[in-house]
Amino acid sequence: MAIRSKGKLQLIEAVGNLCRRLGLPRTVGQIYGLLYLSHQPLSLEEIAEGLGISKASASTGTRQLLALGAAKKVWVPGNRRDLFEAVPEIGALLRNAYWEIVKPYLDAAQHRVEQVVAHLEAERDQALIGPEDFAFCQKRLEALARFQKNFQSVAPLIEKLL
Amino acid sequence: MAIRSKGKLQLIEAVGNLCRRLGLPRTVGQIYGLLYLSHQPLSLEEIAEGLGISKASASTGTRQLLALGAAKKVWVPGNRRDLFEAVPEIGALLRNAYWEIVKPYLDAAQHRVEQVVAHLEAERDQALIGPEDFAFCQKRLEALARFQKNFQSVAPLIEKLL
DNA sequence: TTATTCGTTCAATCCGTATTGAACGAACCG
DNA sequence: CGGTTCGTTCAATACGGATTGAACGAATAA
Repeated sequence: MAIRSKGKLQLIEAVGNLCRRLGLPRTVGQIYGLLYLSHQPLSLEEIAEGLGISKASASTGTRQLLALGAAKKVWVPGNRRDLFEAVPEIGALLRNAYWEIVKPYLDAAQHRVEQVVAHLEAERDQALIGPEDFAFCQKRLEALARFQKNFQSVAPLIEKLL
Repeated sequence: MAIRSKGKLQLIEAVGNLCRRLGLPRTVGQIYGLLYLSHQPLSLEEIAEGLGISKASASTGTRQLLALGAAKKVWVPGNRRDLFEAVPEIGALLRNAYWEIVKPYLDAAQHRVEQVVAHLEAERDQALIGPEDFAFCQKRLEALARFQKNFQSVAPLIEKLL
């Protein structure tokens, strides 16, 4: 049955909007919100019914939550269905998200900046860009790399605090 | 003229993608990338031409950058056009973004959770939700509020480190 | 075996929002 | 004053990605 409680709906909507801001599908957040406030694990059909979304959305949404470590399948004896429950430790979720998503992204970004510098050096040698133009870009890119490095060094510290 | 340097284009594209991830229009990031690597301020038309976007996009994009404090107008004597240059201090930008965007959002979220609790209490009193269901939700919401509070207290610390 | 009940997949659709072209007003120029 | 050169605005469009319905395979049940 669809959710009746207006209070629960408010939270579900809020989590959905938060996820949208973070670049995740809104339904993913809604499912997490639903599970977060449910003291028994829910099946795909209950999720779909409760949120008024299709079973397909519920399937893909739960899969994403599993991948993020934000939900887990629980097995109940004598029940053929997959049942899901929320992982309620938000801090742990963020910590995991940092290592799984943010950190690799930062590493890639660092590498990309170095590539750009190399590219510009080559273009300077081929006189495709002026030397003073190159010097300016180099200065900016070095500052950028410096910031990235500093950011990478404080990030684990931040991660500890959550 | 359109950008020739492949190196510059790589960085512009990367910043564009980063902004897209953060929920900002890609063009905003592209404009910032362009300005970040340009040692003279650029006009709307130069931006539009350089990135291959419309003047309208350049106009709205620069306005957003100004609002974010990520660019500023500079005035050059004897030039009727608005000229833009990047604010290159990334750390300061993030710090500003925290106070202008993240902090208000967190405050609103805190308040919203309290509202949800109040709502649920009312619904329990009206027997719209079972008492054990309410107790579970209350427990979860308290944990959530606790996390938010903790997060709010460490956030300024994080902000200092950048 | 056949019939159900699940969960997943994927092409088609839908939806939000970024982007644009055209129209407009303001500031300058002749 | 007209006539340009700007920047902005806004309705229309284009686009990317979320969502769905239908088809499918696997697993159970009968």
